[in-house]
Amino acid sequence: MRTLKHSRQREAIKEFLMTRTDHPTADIVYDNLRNEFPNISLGTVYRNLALLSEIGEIQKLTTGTGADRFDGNINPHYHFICKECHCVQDLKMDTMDALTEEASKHFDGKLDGHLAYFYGTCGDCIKKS
Amino acid sequence: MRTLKHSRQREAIKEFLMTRTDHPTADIVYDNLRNEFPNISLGTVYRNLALLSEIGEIQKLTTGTGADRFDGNINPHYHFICKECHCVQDLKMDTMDALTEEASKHFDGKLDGHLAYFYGTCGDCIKKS
DNA sequence: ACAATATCAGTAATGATTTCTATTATCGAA
DNA sequence: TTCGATAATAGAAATCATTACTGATATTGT
Repeated sequence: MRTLKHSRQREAIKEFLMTRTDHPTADIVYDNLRNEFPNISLGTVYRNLALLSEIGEIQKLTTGTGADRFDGNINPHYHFICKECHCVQDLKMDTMDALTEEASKHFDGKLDGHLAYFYGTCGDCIKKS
Repeated sequence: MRTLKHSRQREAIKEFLMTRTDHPTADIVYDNLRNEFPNISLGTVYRNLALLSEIGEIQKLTTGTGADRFDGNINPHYHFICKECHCVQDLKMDTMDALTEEASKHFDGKLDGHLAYFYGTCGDCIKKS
């Protein structure tokens, strides 16, 4: 069987994500990890981000523009994507389970959950314009 | 100013999407269009799919696994993605505007709308297992 | 300490999408 | 109906994000 061995790189990747709320890309994680691990490889970052999101310790966000982003916060929540500056923000709502349940009524398979991406203009970009 | 000129290829791409409910990828559109346009270029397909979704005549779906998919149905609806066979199905719900409104209450920018992707196992895959 | 093997760094390869360039098609105006 | 401006094309090359490969290193149970 495949056992999971500890890795300092993987631990550091997860710790880094926990300190951020801006949903960084693999590239940004890589740049920051190089302080602690000057020789870390981008492949290692990608491999561990994929592993961590597979086992549910982080969340992968596919926004549709640019690279995937990663979120260290795995509490259920939605995301907002600004169409001007492309920033990504958390959006807490307590109706998520209800929506999955409602959707299940109209569906003949089995629903496990859902993701939602809200789009619009963020507060900062509104001020600037 | 940039004016839009008619193109038989673009028209055919849109017409093809209207005949399908399975949300094909650019590659699949390309393969099918070659019947009518033996020399059509994949670049042309991508360019027109991007243009059509920019002007709101089709919808682009970024599923997180594999290539983007495209939907000729622009009536508001959600999508379901099967985690077994990766098929994509429409999921009609009449609470979409209400969810955007609800989310707006907790957000300091301006929300235009949202996309949601439900995941789980489709009816066919349940039968097979 | 040793053996088994998961993980690594570094690099090459892949897949999806975009960009570039010279040619062709569209369309309003003459 | 032709002309000129330019949007759109085919085909190919380039880019971007991500994954796979390879030989070396780190981790863990015994």
